[in-house]
Amino acid sequence: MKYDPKAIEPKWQEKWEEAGVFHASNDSDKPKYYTLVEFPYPSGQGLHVGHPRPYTALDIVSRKRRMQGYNVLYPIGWDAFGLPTENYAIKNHVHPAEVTKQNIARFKKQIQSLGISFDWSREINTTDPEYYKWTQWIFLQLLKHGLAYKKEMAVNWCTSCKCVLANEEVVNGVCERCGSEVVRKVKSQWMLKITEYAQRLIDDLDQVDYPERVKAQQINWIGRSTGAEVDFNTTAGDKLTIYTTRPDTLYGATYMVVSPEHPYLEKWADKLHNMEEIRAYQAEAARKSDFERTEVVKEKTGVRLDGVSAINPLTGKEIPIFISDYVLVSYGTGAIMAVPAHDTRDWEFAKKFNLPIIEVVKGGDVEKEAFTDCDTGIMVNSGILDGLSVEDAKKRIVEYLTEKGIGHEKVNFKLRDWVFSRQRYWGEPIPVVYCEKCGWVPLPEDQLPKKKTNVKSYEPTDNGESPLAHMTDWVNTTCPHCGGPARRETDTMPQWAGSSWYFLRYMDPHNDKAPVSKEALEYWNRVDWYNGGMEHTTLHLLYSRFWHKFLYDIGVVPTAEPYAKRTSHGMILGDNGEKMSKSRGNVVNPDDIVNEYGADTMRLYEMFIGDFEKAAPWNINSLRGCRRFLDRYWNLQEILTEGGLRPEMETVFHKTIKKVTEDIESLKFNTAIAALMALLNDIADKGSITKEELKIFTLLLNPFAPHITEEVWAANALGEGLVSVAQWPAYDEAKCKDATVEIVVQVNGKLRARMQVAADITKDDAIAAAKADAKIAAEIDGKRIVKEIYVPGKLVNIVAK
RNA sequence: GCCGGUGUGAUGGAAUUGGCAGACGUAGUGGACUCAAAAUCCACCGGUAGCGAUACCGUGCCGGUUCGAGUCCGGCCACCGGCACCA
Repeated sequence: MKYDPKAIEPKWQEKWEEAGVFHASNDSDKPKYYTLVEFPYPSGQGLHVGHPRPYTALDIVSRKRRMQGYNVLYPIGWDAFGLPTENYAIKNHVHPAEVTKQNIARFKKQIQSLGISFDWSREINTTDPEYYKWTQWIFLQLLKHGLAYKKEMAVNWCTSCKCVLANEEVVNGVCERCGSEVVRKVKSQWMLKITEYAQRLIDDLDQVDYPERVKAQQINWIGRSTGAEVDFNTTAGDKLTIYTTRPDTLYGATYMVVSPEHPYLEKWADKLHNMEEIRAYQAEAARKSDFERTEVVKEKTGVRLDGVSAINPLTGKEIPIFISDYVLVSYGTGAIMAVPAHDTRDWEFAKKFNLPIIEVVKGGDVEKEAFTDCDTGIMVNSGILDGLSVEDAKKRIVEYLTEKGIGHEKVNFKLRDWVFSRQRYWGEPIPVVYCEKCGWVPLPEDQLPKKKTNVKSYEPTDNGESPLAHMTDWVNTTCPHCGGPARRETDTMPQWAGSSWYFLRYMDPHNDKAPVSKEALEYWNRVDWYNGGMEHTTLHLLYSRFWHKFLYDIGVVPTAEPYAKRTSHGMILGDNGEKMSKSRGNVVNPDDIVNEYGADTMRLYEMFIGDFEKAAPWNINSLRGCRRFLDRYWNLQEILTEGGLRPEMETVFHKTIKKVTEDIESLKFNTAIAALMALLNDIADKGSITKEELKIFTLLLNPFAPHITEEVWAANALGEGLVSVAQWPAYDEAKCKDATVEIVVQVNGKLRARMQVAADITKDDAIAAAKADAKIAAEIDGKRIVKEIYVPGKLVNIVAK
């Protein structure tokens, strides 16, 4: 009989589901293990060949762990709120919920055809009111604890989505999702105080096992810096506070710069003689997008304030104040002291505006360029700091400023609070109402979920209001607090809301009393292994860590960190090495591969394609090679004989069990498969395989190719029940070693001979054997032996002169 | 500019962390089977020289440490990812 995946794969998928073998139990004596992959956004395009890579990888881990006796939770669901669905709904005049339903049905069928061992009884959907009720509940807790607030501010506005974006969603000045221009718009927005957790989001990375690149990216994004805040007196009679990381260079501050949005400009308006010019500059800056404003190559611009200047607190000298858009209102105090001698930007500005450049750290040529290297220099022209190293000067000056009450040490972060409002329909409604009398009032928890009304048009509006704003029946309500008239918040939450806690819901997906029960949390604790894309490092991964820490603080969850271990898969590229896309015409549809070669081949290939964490180009020939391997495995049934593990096969089997067992845990699926291929080659050379050997092979191959192995297991009565729940084979360390080994003999580090020796040969015997070799003897003849090295089981090296 | 990563045959990639460079797969070449092809099976498959055993060279480049370096150290180069007028 020929191997025909189409005939066997659906059959086993049904059997697994019928028997519920992949359903996790919340009440088990077995050790628990929680594996998680990022749940997909069910787009209209259907599954992409990129999706199965992480799904299969953690499926292999999950299947192996189950066979090793763990109670494994490996769930899946749908992150289904989002703009593409809404846009599709608008275009085709269907309700987004209907589109979502269809997309999920398709995704589910496709994923199930791959034989991933998800626990489908725990499937969740972020757009289900029974789910988002709890997303809204968490928002209310944030509100209650002062971590959600409404603020009028300049925000990122995507001109195409007609919607506000979080800082994390703006990439290179354009919308992360659609690539359209992002402009600044002043709007009243709900914000979440992620900044309150900035330090802990850095510190607690020590507690988790994440790839170095993920940690580095998050730390970078949070952007902690240590410096000082210093007060400068002004001629207007007030104090202008600045933030600097180089307080040591204070003597070199020859002017100051405030951002165009700095509030003092209004305060000083009647003292400033060139207010018209200043206002024109402000207007110009406001008009610019973030992208334009932050272009590095751009020449510095600015306007000097005519009428107000500042006093350098150390030199007592009067120095001018400028406004310039190279100073950002959102960082530090929105004002800086400029030290042109030791800051590149200040230097450029000073050169352009002809301002004095005073060297305070020796070591460079400040007339040619700013000297910014702070490791090596010695302080000069700096009064009390003269002669100190930069490091010492920093300490000394902070002490001095603190003593005098004109400054103090200060830590700053680049991280901004999370802009949480979206002017769209297809998202969780923000559960608050606005009452003229009481202000913003949260909905009582028993009124959740606040479902959305069906609107006639989901079209977003140019004036920046949510489509819901037109639904007066829905919007007009009464205040839960005073009973007076009130309006509902019409903005919805961003897509990242539902995914910020979904991993908790899997532990207890049908609970209608709480997001997740205490008992379930106590049992599952946290995710043991979470795999997801690098693109979520400063989005979903950071947001969900923030929410989790908040839930920890209010006693909802038992751990400060949601994920014990994080790994990241590489992208699957087109066969031309470029990213797969419709426009490039290099898209591979997983359905076609499953149809033509089978799910097991698809799975095996995606794991064999290369280093799991790196991008890899699709190659159809390599996929055929994986199919060939499965065919050859299938054909082992033709040379099957009765019997146990033959003595001459013992070592290679034990070695392979060890290799596969270890490689799965360290994400080295490609070499685990290579080991199985090598073992198959060995068996083929022998010309026969015993039942026990086929059993071990089948167990090892099962996590990678679950369908074919079930079929072979059943057809040859290799064991009881399903192989998917059989016991993982054990290896004996002692049996992983060959009795004789080949060692190489080097003379002066160059390979000169090979020899077969007993594995436990002594150093002296090995060296004697090496010298007995005719070739070696000739090599060292007449030379003085300087040194003899023996590396057990590997080599002998004779150093001779 | 800052942070992180990568560089190995024609090709995807291995190399137990300092010990046989190129496992396994693909492509290619030769052969078997076949009327023929596909499929399958067998052999070869880094470069140079040689009929050959063999010798020399070879892991981006230059240098160092070491009996021994793809692996460690110093200095470069190239590419990829992230951040970026963050004071």
